[in-house]
Amino acid sequence: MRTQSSSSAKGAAGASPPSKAKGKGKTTPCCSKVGLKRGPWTAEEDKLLTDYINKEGEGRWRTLPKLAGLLRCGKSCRLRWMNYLRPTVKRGHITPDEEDLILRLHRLLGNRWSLIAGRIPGRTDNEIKNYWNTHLTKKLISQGIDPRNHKPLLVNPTNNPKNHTSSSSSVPIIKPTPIHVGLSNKDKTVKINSSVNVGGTTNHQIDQPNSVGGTTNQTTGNGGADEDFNMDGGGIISCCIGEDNEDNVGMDFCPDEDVFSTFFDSLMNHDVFFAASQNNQQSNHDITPLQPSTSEHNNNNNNQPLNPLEQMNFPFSTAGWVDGDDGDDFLP
DNA sequence: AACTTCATCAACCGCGGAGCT
DNA sequence: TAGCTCCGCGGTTGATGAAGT
Repeated sequence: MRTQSSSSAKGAAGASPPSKAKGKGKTTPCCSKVGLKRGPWTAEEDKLLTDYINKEGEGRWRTLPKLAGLLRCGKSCRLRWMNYLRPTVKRGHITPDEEDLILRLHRLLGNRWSLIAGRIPGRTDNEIKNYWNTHLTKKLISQGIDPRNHKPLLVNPTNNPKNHTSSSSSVPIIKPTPIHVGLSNKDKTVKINSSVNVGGTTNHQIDQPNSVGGTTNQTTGNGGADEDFNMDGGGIISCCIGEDNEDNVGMDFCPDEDVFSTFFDSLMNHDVFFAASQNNQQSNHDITPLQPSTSEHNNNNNNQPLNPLEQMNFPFSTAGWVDGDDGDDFLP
């Protein structure tokens, strides 16, 4: 795709003095060295990289290029491997089921592409991000839905796909999800910035993100975004979702439980969704009213529930803290 | 046929988190 | 504790091919 000439045009930094990353004064030497190749990868480079990783394994990206005989920076090698060369990468069109799942996960997680990709086998964050930006945003907009918060678009004649960039849209910029997830392959951290009372009869206490909250940590063994979360929030997660069903609809929030994985898994199952929402509607009068699903597959059923977090009175959505219409919803 | 516009997606960039010293 | 380094993420760019005029 990208030619050498274009790369040099944009990538003048490659020939510039070592750049300083803003804010932290950090150097990024791997990307600033003169003489490193940029632009599209050749078959020879792909083979060198693949052979090396097959032999030595992933990681140590900084030193990998030199050891593999590549004139690339480690970042570039990692990206090429992760997005293209990995044997688990699935090529081809996004299936309707995958699209549906992307929509659901995006509504839940916002632009957490790596997390979304981690729930869709074989798909990379880059691929999903591209698909979202090129297909799904337009699709949602055509349906009158704001792709950033999955809510109905404001009636505005200037709303069109071209205007839906972060810089030009008339719709306020919304930073998605207060679920602050900092991830590395060594440690996965989830910060639930809220005192959450899920599914119970009492109202949850919502703190503004960054103000207070529980920090939970758990190390996982895998390197993907398919995280296990330790909800040891020191009482942050203070009760259980729904009734104590045995069909996994009622998920207890307990320490060491893979809560988010369960949520994500439940995204795959409409019946579970609906059962959970019905369950909660009976037990919790404060629940946010149902909204139509944005999914193409759910267009025929406007009573299709939202994601389980919303349906279970979990006070966050992709747009921010949402606990109803009492005016204290947090929209950054 | 030539030109313009649009759509796609691989690749790059900057930044922040986390580990190490 | 502070600074450095590495890694990974999300946002963005721009070359390329397709579609339209």
